[in-house]
Amino acid sequence: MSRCETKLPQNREDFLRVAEVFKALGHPARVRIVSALAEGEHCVADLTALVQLDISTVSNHLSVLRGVGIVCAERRGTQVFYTLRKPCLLNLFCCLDDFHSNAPS
Amino acid sequence: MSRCETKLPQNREDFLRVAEVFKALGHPARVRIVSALAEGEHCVADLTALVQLDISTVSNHLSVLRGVGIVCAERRGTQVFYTLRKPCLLNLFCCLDDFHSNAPS
DNA sequence: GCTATATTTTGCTATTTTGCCAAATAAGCA
DNA sequence: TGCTTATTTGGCAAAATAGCAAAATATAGC
Repeated sequence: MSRCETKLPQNREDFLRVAEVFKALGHPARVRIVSALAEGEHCVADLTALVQLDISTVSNHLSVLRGVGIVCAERRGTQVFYTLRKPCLLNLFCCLDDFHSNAPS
Repeated sequence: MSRCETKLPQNREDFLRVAEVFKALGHPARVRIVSALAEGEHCVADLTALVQLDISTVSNHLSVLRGVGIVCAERRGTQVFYTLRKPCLLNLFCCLDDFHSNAPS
């Protein structure tokens, strides 16, 4: 029901581009970071507290997310604040929620 | 617009479960396979022709997709036919299409 | 300039992933 | 049973990833 009719990836570049985003989201710490950013911007220290990894590790995860355009960074003073570049990305989580539910399709 | 309101991943298990599916989709060959299966079942040999990798490599990619419940396999004679276990998974590609478009959100 | 705070980069090791080949398994047919 | 086709599994090397600690960078304030 209400399946969207948009084009599937068609060519090599599509497959690559799509896979890159999925890959960037394919780590629990990065999923957690994106979920936190759904509520609004957070600085690196805050995100580090959330994911409980070394701050340098978190910084690397953030650079992965930045690399594929999922988040963007804005420095204010000594802190860097991260936000979702396109909140529509969160719709992915809805699809997965459906996928993981017990409903038929 | 028309953002779904479903829950985001909340706890450690959610983050893991969600990341596993994204990770499984985080490879261009696997994206290509899933896209092909959108049109209906395919046997391993057909998928191998599509992705142009060694058949054993394709078999491994398929086992990754099977492992997270994205596809299921059915043997008929000497062939094994793969299908999408839940076609609603394809909605993910629509979200990414939006994400990659130039529209605002 | 010096110091303190926040973040990123670099260097390193351990682990995982990818891809191929060869061997093993499964099913159908002579 | 033996032979063929289709797929999976195991082993290996190369490449990519994850994590930490230490060093480097950026900014603010003195």
